[in-house]
Amino acid sequence: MKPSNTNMKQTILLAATKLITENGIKNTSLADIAKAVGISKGTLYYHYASKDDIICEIADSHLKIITGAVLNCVQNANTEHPKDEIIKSILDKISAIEGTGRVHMYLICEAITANESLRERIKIHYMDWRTTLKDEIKKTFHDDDESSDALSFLLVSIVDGLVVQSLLKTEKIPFEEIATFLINHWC
Amino acid sequence: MKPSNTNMKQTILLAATKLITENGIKNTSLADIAKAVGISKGTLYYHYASKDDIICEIADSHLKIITGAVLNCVQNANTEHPKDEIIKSILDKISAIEGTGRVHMYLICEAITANESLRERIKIHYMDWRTTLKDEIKKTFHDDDESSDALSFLLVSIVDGLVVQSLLKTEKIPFEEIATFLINHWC
Amino acid sequence: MKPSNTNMKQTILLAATKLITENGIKNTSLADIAKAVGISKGTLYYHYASKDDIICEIADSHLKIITGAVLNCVQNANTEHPKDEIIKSILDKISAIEGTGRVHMYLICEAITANESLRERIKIHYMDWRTTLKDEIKKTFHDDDESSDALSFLLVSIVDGLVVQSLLKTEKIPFEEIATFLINHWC
Amino acid sequence: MKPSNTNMKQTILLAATKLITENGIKNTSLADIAKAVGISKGTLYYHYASKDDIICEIADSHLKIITGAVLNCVQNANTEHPKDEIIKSILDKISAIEGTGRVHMYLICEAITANESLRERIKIHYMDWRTTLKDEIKKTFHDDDESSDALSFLLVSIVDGLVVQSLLKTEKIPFEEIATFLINHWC
DNA sequence: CATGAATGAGGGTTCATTCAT
DNA sequence: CATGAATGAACCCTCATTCAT
Repeated sequence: MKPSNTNMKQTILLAATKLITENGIKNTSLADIAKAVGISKGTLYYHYASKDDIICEIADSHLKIITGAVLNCVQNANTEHPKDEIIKSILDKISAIEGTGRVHMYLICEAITANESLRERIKIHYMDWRTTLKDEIKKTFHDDDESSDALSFLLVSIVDGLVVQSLLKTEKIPFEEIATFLINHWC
Repeated sequence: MKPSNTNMKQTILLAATKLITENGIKNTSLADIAKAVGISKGTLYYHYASKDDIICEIADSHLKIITGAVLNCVQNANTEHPKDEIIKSILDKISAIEGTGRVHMYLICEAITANESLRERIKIHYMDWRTTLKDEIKKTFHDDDESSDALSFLLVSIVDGLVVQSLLKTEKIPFEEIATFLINHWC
Repeated sequence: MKPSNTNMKQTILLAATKLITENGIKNTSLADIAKAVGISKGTLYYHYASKDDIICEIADSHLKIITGAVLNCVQNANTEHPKDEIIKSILDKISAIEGTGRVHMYLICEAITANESLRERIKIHYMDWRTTLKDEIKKTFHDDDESSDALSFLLVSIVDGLVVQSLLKTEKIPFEEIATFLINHWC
Repeated sequence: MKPSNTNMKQTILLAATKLITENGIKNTSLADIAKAVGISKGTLYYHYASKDDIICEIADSHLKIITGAVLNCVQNANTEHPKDEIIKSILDKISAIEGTGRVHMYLICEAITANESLRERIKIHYMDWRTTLKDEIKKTFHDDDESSDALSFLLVSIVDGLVVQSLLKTEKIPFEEIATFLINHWC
């Protein structure tokens, strides 16, 4: 049985994500993707209207995942030391993202550089992500509005910033110490 | 005296930086740069061996500048409330970087994606930058080694992360509140 | 009774004519036509063997219509001043054809360029058209054979030529003055 | 000695004109032109910015030629029977244009269909052509303004219309009789 | 009857790079 | 030193056509 239409779209998306993760957006051609899937370029265009279309779907999928992950972290932290856990699990995530982090950076660069509609989409997800975080912080820790706001911006920034450093492989990032430091000062 | 070799190289570098800041690396062609400088592509190749060569020099120049700026921030903070000042002046920098921030992101993306030797160079600068920060923190605030380390990673991350958000123009970043929050919790 | 085969062919033809009128032959894809009709490309191929096939049928239909129109003009002119009326009604037609004129030009270009069998078909209709015109001229005005011949060629040319100018929208065509001029010199 | 830059542009233009005359605009690819000249597609783009650019230059060149030709006809007719001569020489031109006529039709179709700036250019040349004709008619034959206007429109139309018929090769066009007819009725 | 899926050849265009002059 | 000219590979995209279901 051949893969259904939906399956084919999924297959293409997976292959595209993999290639882009490895080589970046500009260094991944539609020919590469088609070859990886084992179809012709024409077929690619049957399923997606353009390269931008593919990138947008990757962005959607990627940003939904990280929004979900963050939300998950925060919501599962209803124990005695919730902040500890949040910080630890976020840092755990970062230290394990290699692949996801790369796509993340590529999408951001693409959004900044070239693709108006992609920027719109990423923007929305980003705001969604941060707002979710802020609301949960406020609800869980009874912080005032301004503090929650500041903290949410900081957490998002720290994630992005650590992703950058981890991708550059500058040096081994001391996630343990960072976690300890954050817990000591924020909890 | 004719405009020296060095001058021409500088002129090219400035024009290239400007164009890349505006349009990104992949969207800036050597033809664009040559036209902006008012020379031919051939002449460009006389001064620089390749596009990558130009990008590497831009990266060098850019990273030297920001390393210097950060060092400056930290060293001039020998007053009564040094941490306050550091944090404030770093955030001031971020909120005003527009152009610098863009090149920064483009260079990082390029380094991650394609350019092995660029990655090496950026790596070195990043480590330099962070180590400087850490040493100053340790010296100035008498923090222990692990804390200084963690804090330096965090500060660098926050800078990069806020740059990302500011470039995406997701929402107005509340630099004031963020500064207050950081000062309250770290000082 | 289900919509008959003939009906579907008609529907397709109408949609295709509309699209080609608006965008030209090369700029109208079979996908466009299929979408306009609300069927799949596969179905299109069930009804017509090829794109050329569709174009030929459009040409047939279009040329039948204008031949009929011209014939009508000439035959209804059995009054006191027949030539006046013919000229006026032909120019009226031209000044109102916008759409028809476009298809006309597109078909002619296509015929000249690429489509051997289309050229044959258009050729036949053109000869039919001109001969009809000539015979009517001869019969109605008792002109000699050579004059009728020349005049029929001229009339056909003037139609095509004015269509060209009207489509190029070069300037407002003074149909009134042209009619007057023709009437003064030919009647 | 290699052909100079100007020569190369001319060479390209000639080859392009030839191919387009034979096969039409849409059926002439840049690859075809490059191959005909014996250069790479890249080189083509070194000399011309786009396919449209090439077409526009062909249009310029073509329309300048026919405007000049018509002007020439009219101006050289300062003898006893000027109208006779004008009509005869115009018809002579038409009966001999085969190649020129094809480009003419292709350019017009292209202008109508697709190319805004090409349409502008052709428009201007067309108006130039007709106005020139009108002025000469008025000056030479002392016709009133409205008549000159009408006649100029008619002459241009007849040219375009006869070109169409001659390209369709419908039947042998009786240029002699047409000339006679026109002379009898207009002179 | 009708379709969704696939194709492959070809389209125009871009660009880093080379090199004779 | 400087350049204009040339290149060729790669890029994204279009589309008439085919065919199993």
